[in-house]
Amino acid sequence: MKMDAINLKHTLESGQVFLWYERRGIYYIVCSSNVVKVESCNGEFVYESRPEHVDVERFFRMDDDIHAINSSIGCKDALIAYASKRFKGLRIMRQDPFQCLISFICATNTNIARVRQMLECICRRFGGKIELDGRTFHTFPSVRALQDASINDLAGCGLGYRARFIAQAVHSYAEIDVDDLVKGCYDDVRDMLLSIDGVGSKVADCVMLFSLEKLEAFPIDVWIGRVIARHYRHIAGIEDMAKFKFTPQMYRRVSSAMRGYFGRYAGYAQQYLYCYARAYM
DNA sequence: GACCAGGAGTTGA
DNA sequence: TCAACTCATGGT
Repeated sequence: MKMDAINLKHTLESGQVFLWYERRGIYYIVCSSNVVKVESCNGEFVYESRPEHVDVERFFRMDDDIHAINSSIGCKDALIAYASKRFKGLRIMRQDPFQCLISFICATNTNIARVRQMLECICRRFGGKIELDGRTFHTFPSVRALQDASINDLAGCGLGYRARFIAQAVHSYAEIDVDDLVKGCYDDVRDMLLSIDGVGSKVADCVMLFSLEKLEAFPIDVWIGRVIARHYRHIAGIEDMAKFKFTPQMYRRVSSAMRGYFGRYAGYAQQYLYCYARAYM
């Protein structure tokens, strides 16, 4: 399959997914209980997965009309026009909701390198094991496997105070019908996610964008906060951004304003801007 | 040793 | 409703 429309480096290094490994241009990605192997070979998108079949094209959201998305958001202003060209080929991925939820609870108040360490440890202790290309991969544990883990077990993975949140979130997730999360509208799903302990506005937006089909979700972390403070104050409707800290209400207002500005694909805009901020700010 | 990192919960006014 | 505080941890 042609893959001129997808850039693996931009996609995987954009902080949306944490459990991936690159070796000589080949990417191995932990996708729930499987490992997906992907590479760009002479402009072709080559992939396989173990131990089960993974719909890799679905995983990379190749069903998205990326040209329509880019023209929809790219016309809004010069910055997003630049960022969407600079990071051309960046795709939002369709992750497993459980793995995504746990990942972004781990991602609170820490950096990507450490999130990766935490998740790798969780996989080593509670996940499965897969051999591929002479290398061992530990896959992401099932809901059941993490339900059996104690807070102390989890804390042993360097989660810190997050161990308690993860333990509670695992049990909350087990009670939820994921179909409701996929099919529900943004506001309803947001409220459902916010009822999970350890999930605030930002984590809810990430989970919705990266695993629950809500491409309008616009997560605001410190990097996106900087972009807004510098380039989108007029959109966000905030005069004094000297102290850029969000109360829940403020987050809601600003995120909503950004969704209104960029439209139904605001999540893609957010991801381009995140990469821009990481590279240049 | 302070500061930062894809934040969220609790508390007191 | 909101600011201030606290929560673990590792890198810089």
